[in-house]
Amino acid sequence: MPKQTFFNLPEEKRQIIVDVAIEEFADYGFEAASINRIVASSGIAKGSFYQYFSGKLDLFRHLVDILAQEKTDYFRDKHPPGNNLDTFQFYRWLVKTGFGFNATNPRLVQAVSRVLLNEGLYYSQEFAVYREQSTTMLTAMLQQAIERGEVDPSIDVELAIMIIETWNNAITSYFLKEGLQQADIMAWARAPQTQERIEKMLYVMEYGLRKTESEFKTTP
Amino acid sequence: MPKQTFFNLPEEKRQIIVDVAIEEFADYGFEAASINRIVASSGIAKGSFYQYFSGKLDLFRHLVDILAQEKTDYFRDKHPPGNNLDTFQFYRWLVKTGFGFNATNPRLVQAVSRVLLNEGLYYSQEFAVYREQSTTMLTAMLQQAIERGEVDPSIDVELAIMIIETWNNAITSYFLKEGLQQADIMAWARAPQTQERIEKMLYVMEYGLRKTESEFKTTP
Amino acid sequence: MPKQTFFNLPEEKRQIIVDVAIEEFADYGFEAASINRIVASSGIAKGSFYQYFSGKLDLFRHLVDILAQEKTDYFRDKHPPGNNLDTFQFYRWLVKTGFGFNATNPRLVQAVSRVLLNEGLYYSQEFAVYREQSTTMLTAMLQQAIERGEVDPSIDVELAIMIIETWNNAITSYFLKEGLQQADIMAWARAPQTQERIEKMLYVMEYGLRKTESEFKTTP
Amino acid sequence: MPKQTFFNLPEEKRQIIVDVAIEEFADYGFEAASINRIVASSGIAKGSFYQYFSGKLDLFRHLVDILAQEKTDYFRDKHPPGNNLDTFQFYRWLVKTGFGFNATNPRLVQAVSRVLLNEGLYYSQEFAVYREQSTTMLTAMLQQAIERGEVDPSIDVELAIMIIETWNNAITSYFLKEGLQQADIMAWARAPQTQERIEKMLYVMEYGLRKTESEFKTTP
DNA sequence: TATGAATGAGCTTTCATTCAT
DNA sequence: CATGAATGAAAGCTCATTCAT
Repeated sequence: MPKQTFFNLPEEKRQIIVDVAIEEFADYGFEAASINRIVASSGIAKGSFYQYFSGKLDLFRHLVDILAQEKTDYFRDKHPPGNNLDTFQFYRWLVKTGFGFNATNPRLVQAVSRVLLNEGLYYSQEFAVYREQSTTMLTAMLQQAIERGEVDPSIDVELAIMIIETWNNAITSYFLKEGLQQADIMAWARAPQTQERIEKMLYVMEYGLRKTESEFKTTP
Repeated sequence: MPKQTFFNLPEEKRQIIVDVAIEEFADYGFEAASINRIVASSGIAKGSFYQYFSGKLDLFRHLVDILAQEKTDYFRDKHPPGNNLDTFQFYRWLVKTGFGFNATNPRLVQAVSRVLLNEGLYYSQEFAVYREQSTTMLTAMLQQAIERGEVDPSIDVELAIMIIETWNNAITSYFLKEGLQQADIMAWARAPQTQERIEKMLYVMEYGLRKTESEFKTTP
Repeated sequence: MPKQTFFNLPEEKRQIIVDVAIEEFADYGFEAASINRIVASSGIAKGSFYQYFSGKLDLFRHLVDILAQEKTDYFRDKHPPGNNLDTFQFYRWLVKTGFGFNATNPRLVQAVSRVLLNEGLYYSQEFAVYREQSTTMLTAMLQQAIERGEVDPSIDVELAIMIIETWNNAITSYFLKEGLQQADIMAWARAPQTQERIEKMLYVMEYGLRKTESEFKTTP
Repeated sequence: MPKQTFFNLPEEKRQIIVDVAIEEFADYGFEAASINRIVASSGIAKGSFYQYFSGKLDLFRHLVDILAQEKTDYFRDKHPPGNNLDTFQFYRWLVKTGFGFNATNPRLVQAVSRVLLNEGLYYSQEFAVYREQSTTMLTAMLQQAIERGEVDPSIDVELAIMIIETWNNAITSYFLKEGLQQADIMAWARAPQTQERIEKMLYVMEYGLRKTESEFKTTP
């Protein structure tokens, strides 16, 4: 976590540092990101950086926190279209809304995803807490689906969650890879064809998971 | 490609260098891998390294070539269980055999996967050739499945391949994450529970793809 | 241009670095000059060097700038002996005064001359600006001489300038070769015999150029 | 001097090594020339090189010897146009013939000149012998001119020789700088305009030296 | 609290030369 | 005599971090 000195900074200055850091991590990943470049681009003193953050990891953690916060804020205003959604409808809404969020701040998403998913930090002890959040939510969702009778109760929950996570990451990766070549990421994200592709990917997952017959049960 | 000098080396020495390199790339990825550490661990002079390889990328490419070669050798002895397999049965056999291969040299798989999949080199021009191989094979497989009537002809082929590739990578990732923590990785890979999980993941994909109704067709 | 950090250094430290660099370039030329040796002799850290300069070329450019500045300062106090000098008299004064300047900082002159004249950088894009200065001045001087009737108007101006530049460089080279072997270089430079030799060299050039008959005109 | 092993080599192999070395020194000068590149381009073993030559300097010396030999051979067939040439006519013939020689093997001339003239080795102890040759010849020529009454006997011989050498080097440099940009060096060297420029330069020197009045005499 | 100079280990790569075979 | 692998010093340059002011 950044030191108190960082939060005492004027909003504007703080924003510059964060923006520059986002660009750096998005462009270079964690290992290759350079504090030297960041302080140079931010226009802050080298020493100041170490008065704000304990190091590179601390700065990156801050970006993760920002992403989590922004995502929470974004979702606070959104509501599922109706009360009678089954779990898969709800999940579909969840992913598509998340996709919409990605389009609002693609560079931040890219920076964090690149490091967490691609450099393996996602599974490190360091960020286990973020993963747990996601796992907890998904587990709850799946439990509810089982209670509602939408999913066979004998399902291998742990595996199902892994599958869902895989899909989430795949969709995010898809978004980042394709989207970055677009001049207008936002327009691309909202385009009907993009939406359609996302839907198709979700359907494949849904029908796979719905098929909850003998093969997809826990070993007796 | 390594220089001739490298291939002139005694088998044993060559093996040491390759083994050390595998560990290095597996532990650090491409960017953070250090030639200094590699030569120190290999017990060769720094200058010697550059008589064997033109640089870090050259060394890594060699690992990729080794992996490709070993995979080819491994598959040469394996045969699908029967002649009448449908596409999904064949694909399931393919993935499971590949999974078996991964267990024979997990660190090599990890080294290459980490760099190609996670550092994005997989999509770079440099390794486009490897990706094309895979894509070509999958496309042919899918075309055949369509001709056989196993898959709806109106399917969005490009998307389907992306989904299959996602699954391949997901299964490889699963293997690396879980498998590497096992003391006896071969035993773990052959264990019924492990096999069952792989099968389940494949069934999810299969039933997802089989569902080739209106939602999963190309836009008219 | 050196970075601001360099100019923020205490005068004394800056002087040490410059002096060491002069010795290095004078002794080894540009290519063979070693940053390692420079930082070792200067007593600064390697990293510090790159906080002062962007690289070897940047450091060398700084020496060129210093030379230009010192030369300007030196000439500011000197004045041609009289108002009615003809062009050749003026040029003679110019060269002799320049010669006097060389004696004030012979190693700096040597360092810069060696690199610019001998390693061909003088004709590189990098230092084209310095050469243009000189060329412009000489051209103006020659035009004036033609207007005054001191030089045949049909002269091949471009060639004449090349000849004058050759003489300038030759005299500088002479100075460096002979002068640097003298214990008291200033005394040597001021000695009547030295002055006389310079004068003779200039006369040879002058009478050669004055002879502006048929052979030395532009081709009709 | 190269070792005997070198001269035992088949003519063809020897020629390849020499040709490659010429290109290397012409392109990079002495310091930056790379034995590594030379042996690679020559197709000889690294160790073999050190059985032929004691080192880089030895190889370069061999090029100088070849140049001297080829120049001698070239001049053996040429004869001054008439017996009654005065010294300046003879010198003009000398320079123009030398210029003609340069055009026959420009890369060799460039390689040697670059190192000797530009990297200062010309004035080093190492190559003093070559310089003495030239000096001896010029001194004899000048003595003869004095005896013939073409040059004032009170002339400062040492200075005159320096001037002549300066011109020689200047003309060679001119040849190398301009000529290298020409697609066809030989054609350029033989072009009337080139010849004319050379003549003009020589006239400037000649008329300068002829002017043997009071100013150009040794100090009394 | 802000600053930015200082640091030395580290990076990848090239070098001329040696020497065992 | 030929070979080419081995070598370690040296090259230019970047790094994250410290610390005195």
